[in-house]
Amino acid sequence: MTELEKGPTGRRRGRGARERILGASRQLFREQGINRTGMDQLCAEAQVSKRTAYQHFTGKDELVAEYLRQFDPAVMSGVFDRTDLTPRERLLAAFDIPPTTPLCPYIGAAVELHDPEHPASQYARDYKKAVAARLAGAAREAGAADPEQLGEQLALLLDGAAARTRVLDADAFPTAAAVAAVLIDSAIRATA
Amino acid sequence: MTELEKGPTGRRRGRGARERILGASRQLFREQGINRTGMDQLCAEAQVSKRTAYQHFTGKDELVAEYLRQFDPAVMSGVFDRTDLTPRERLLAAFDIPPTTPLCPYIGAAVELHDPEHPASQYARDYKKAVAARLAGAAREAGAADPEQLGEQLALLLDGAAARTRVLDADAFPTAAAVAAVLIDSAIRATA
DNA sequence: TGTTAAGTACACCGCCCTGTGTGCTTACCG
DNA sequence: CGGTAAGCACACAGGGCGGTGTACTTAACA
Repeated sequence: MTELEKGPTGRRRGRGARERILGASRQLFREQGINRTGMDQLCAEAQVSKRTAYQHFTGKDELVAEYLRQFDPAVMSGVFDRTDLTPRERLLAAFDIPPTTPLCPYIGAAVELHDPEHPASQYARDYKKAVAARLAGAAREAGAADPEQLGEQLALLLDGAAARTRVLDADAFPTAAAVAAVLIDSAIRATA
Repeated sequence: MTELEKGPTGRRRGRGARERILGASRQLFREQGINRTGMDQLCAEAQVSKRTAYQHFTGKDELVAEYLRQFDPAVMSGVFDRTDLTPRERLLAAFDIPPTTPLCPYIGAAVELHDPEHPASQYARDYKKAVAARLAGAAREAGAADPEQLGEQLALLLDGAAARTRVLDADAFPTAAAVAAVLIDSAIRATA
């Protein structure tokens, strides 16, 4: 057992524990939730010793916070930079997420942790505000009458779709997109 | 300690344990969440012995399910029966919930339990569908073009406001109500 | 070659959780 | 009065949890 598998760099498989831990977090926190995933199971899945995990993260709380920070869904990363779309299409593209995408871990973390002071809860707030701000920016480009308001409204639709999909186990994003279309057209029409 | 306080019926305070348990559930599950509320604490708060609790409910799971069944927010109970309002006002009244109201325990339970097969999760689904159906019914009375669609859309707005309020710790229901007004007017205008 | 950083293996601690077992007390009701 | 249903007090089992201590191994690097 001395000869372990080696990675592309020729280094021992053990190296890069932090990334494996975060990878296992993404998988297990999504599949089982945060509270129902123990550190033992998480470390086993990541093929990392528990000791190592607690040298990279001071505790589970910090790991959860970092897990949220790492998570960057398509909403924030690519959608708003697509110049091939009109501003209106860009706003609607935020609702066009593949069904396999894990459902809003920010809401999940805030509900599961149930502590507004928890670092992960604070980051969840920051993230939600950032999304609303981005939507407002795109709304401004699209020529909306009140971009801030429209951004907040669209953000609420995204959260509603996420929550409803989670509870009902049925994709609610098409419904949200339909509402978004009505809102956007209404807001743009108001300026014309 | 033999002379315990007596209730209005003259019966011993010990009687009616089930109601006290459910009352404590409503309080503690809301304040601390389900997973973070232990049966020990819950029984202490309800002034009920643990043994009694487990004679009324086979386990915490059943208690959680019953807690959800008991919870009947204003959305379902009174709003739709108010004949003093126009159908349109009735639809909007669903969004006019007092800020002190505990925030959608159904979403909370579904997220916290993280098990679609859990009795409470199943009831949460049923409840969400029932709300959408009621909204659709009111939408029909209001003369909406597609009542089912409008009902689903309004239900999504309610869930979005609940989720967003929980994460951001800021009342999102006014925003949802504003969107609802646009949707309703748009749906009614389509029929005229 | 020797040092050091990174990781491993594994036992272990204390805590809290759900759930039970046992024996006792009280109130109601025929 | 006596029986019975409801409840109480309390200890305890069994397990999972987050987190730590200790001693060892490996790979990179100077």
